[in-house]
Amino acid sequence: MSTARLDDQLCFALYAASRRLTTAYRTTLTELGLTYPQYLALMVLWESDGVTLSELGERLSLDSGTLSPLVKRLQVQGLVERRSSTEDERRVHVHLTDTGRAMSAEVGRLQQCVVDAIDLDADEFVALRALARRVAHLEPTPS
Amino acid sequence: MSTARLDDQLCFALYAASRRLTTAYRTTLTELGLTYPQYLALMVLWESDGVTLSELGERLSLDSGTLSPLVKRLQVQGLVERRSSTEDERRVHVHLTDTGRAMSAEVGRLQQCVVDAIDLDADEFVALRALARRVAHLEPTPS
DNA sequence: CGCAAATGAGTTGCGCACAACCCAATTGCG
DNA sequence: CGCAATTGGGTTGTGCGCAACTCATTTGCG
Repeated sequence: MSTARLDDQLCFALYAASRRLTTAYRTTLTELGLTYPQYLALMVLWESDGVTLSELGERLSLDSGTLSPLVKRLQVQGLVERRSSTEDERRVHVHLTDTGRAMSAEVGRLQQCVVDAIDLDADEFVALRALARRVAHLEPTPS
Repeated sequence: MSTARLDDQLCFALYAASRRLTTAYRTTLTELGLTYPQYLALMVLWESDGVTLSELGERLSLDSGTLSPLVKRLQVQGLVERRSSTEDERRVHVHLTDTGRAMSAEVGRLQQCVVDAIDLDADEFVALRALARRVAHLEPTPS
């Protein structure tokens, strides 16, 4: 019997591709003082300013153990504020500051990083994104 | 102007898909006492026992800062041995122990995790893997 | 040969991911 | 109302990823 080979694995292809694209962003993001997950969090806020931490986590598939310190670092950078909800003291709403909102103007440069980096035509790009989304949104396997 | 939306981003789709598949493996890997990157390293060794650390890193696109401690943990688990090369004292060859070699028999269960988890037909699986590999193997952008 | 440059591996530090906790605020059932 | 269960957020600990560094070995050029 032949052992399964690394390069046959879908999981490794996705893992390597994800890291490769993150690397493509890194230079520009570092200039902005951001990490890649911080950038993703800001994208959610540019769309939906004032979401709660748990809503942010739902959007990014990240739990409080990851997001709590991440948002705190964005706060230290002066990009967001935390405001605890008045109707439910447990909830924390994350609001962009003017600085954080202004940073969305730099996004064009970031998109260009990927366009420059990848060698896919428009159809392939769309197909890859659609298939990856399918995998990303799978329900947890009912064990 | 419309800000770029998170769900339009290829990078986020790949990032989320990769984490989703890793999660699919997690339960079974945890039973085996392995992490996902440790499992990938073992796959390389099942194919190419005795590779050096840098060859292993080339295969997985990981540097010594990640691999050195990872392989040390595999060694502590008794799955691999390190032997420094006789013709070049700098090189460290990583060899499977019998225990480490035997673990490849469990792989079938792991592959089944993905098959169970994902909802892609054979054509989609192959297409996604091929496109992801294309992205993974991109040359560094010449800045 | 002698020595500077390159190479392979390791360490340190930081920021994710994620499991396993904790605690306070809220909900809802009796 | 009273209290147990739930919920939202936070902390701690482990293991990546990766940059930046160190160090010993080896290479190669004069």
